[in-house]
Amino acid sequence: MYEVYFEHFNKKVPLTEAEQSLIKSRLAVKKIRKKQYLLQEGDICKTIAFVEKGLLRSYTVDENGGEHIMQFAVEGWFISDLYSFLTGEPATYNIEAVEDSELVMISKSAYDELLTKCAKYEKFSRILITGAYIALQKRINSLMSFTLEERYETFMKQYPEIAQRVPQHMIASYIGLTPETLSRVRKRIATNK
Amino acid sequence: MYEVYFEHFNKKVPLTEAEQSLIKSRLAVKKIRKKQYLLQEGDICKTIAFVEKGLLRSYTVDENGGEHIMQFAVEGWFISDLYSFLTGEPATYNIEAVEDSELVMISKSAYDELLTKCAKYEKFSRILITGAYIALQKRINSLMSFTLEERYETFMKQYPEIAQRVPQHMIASYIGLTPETLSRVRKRIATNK
DNA sequence: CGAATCTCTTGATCAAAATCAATGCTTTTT
DNA sequence: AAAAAGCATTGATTTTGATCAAGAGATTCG
Repeated sequence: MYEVYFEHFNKKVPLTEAEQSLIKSRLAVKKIRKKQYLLQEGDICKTIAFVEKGLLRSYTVDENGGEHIMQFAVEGWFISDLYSFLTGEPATYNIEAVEDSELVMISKSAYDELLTKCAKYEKFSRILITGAYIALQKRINSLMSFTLEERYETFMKQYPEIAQRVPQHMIASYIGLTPETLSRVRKRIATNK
Repeated sequence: MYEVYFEHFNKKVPLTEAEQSLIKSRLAVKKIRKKQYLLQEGDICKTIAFVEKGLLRSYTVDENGGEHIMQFAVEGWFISDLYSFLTGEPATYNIEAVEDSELVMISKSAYDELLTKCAKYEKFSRILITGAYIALQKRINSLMSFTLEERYETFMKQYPEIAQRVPQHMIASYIGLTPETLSRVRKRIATNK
């Protein structure tokens, strides 16, 4: 049930048995079915979810009803509305299961407790968030500097496994364009090869 | 010399005198004049810089020579090419002083040492990077979902002090549009009020 | 001080991407 | 198995923002 989680954890920060049980005792497991919501805009985000199995997305909805995907999370990734989680303010993101998924959940109180009680938990958290930060910088650069073709190809190269598991219009949303435009971009790429 | 740095540090994570001297002994001060580079694309990023005084920007240059600003850093912020810093790969960003600046610098070896020797340094690092991560998510959302007007107004509201210290074309670059377009956006905003 | 460089604005034109609309295919659901 | 919903593509049109070009202040630098 916690295999993927601790496998990742130990890869970044090796744990003793005792540390592992302490952490495990503060976690909870949750199963969620496709199209169900883990979080909806306006609610307070009470947990950080780590994906054991499955695939989720977080997204915002703009004033015209358009969806904009902020993040995909597959096995080994975490997903949350961190701002809401840390501040207790209402969430700006929706989080929805794209596939039936199994999650390892941590509440705010458990999170705070583990951060103070367990130095390795803090280290793991820092490492994860640092990697996520670097990935977001790359994404901003892609949004600002790349052509549509480059944005699409960078995504496909960087996340081939996600590309195979989500519909194309979600890829379009993630890289910031409409489904129609992505379809034409793909056609352009296909013909110029 | 380290006033701003430790003021921020203590605000997030209170330090004892001993901890403070340990950390201070691993830091270095650097002054840099306007228009000078702290880092150039292709070089290895050897340090994380914390801004004591002044203002810097990091940016990429695209294939047409266009500049895209990834980050501004003013007093109390850090700036670096974290990917290059952590991996030793060549930097993708340029970092340039927009004003004469005073920096508190930490090298990779000192960073690694402090992370292992000083739990509070790790905590401070985690808190800083978490805040930076949340800010980047907001920026991506702004790039994907907002109109140009909203992007500009969000920037002005969020960073009024930066807005007063950098030329407009840098704001344009940061929010992902051309100087000409920003000029017209400002005009639209002015006339509709 | 005077020349050069920056900075911002405005106008005209062009190119790119969004939007609107329709169709054929799959996949789900009942 | 039929109906419904979801998905990708294509075409026509419109809108948006980039580009090209010029000029008028500021500011900086020698």
